[in-house]
Amino acid sequence: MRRDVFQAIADPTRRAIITLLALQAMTPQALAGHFDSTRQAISKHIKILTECEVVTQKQSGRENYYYLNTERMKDIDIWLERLRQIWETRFDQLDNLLNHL
Amino acid sequence: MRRDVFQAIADPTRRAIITLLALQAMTPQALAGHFDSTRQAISKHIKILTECEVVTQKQSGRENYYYLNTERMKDIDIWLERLRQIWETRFDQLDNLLNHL
DNA sequence: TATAAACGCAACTATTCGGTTGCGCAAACT
DNA sequence: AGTTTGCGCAACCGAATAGTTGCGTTTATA
Repeated sequence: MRRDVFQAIADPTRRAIITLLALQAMTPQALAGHFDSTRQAISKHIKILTECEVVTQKQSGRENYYYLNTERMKDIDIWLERLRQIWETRFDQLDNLLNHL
Repeated sequence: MRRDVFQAIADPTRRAIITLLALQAMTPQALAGHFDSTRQAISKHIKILTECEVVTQKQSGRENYYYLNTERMKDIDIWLERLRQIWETRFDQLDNLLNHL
């Protein structure tokens, strides 16, 4: 099963979880309180986010706190930036072509 | 069926298509040449990309050229920026808290 | 005019996804 | 000690995904 940041942010619920965790670390239960679905459903999303290394975990007694790893979010930035460069270079190439004519 | 940019970039093949189209507009056939899968499979991805408005279409005779709509890519930037602000504000709030002590 | 090329669309298939319910276990109250 | 709480894990289910093959249609070419 391939897991990456892009898959992590594909689901709207997962994006909401990421946003909540950006605000503060939370337990699955606390997170589930913000959604209509069950705790187990949220835990499944958390599992995916953990596999993508978007989220890290820290146990405290019987409670399990999840933290957002903002570092992983940079992967998206990197991809976007690379795409932007290709896109811009394309126009440069067109400029060069036009200058030659 | 919900369609947005985030779903568009979730699939690695689709990201590759986006990258290729960033370089230059192409036909489904030309795109398929860069992959192992069939033209129909690529066309399916293109259909999804079109529904997400990531790609626009222009027919020329019997050939169908697809163009990247970079505007849609900004939606990702916007989401990332909003997340980054929440993340940074969080530390500001922590600073405020510490200053109060 | 016959043939080949480029394409979209439909049907089918296996796998993954997002969700549910129902456990069992360990930590924390009472 | 007994009960409640928080959690992960497994089984199950319907829907969506990503891919295939097989058409029909339109446009170009011989």
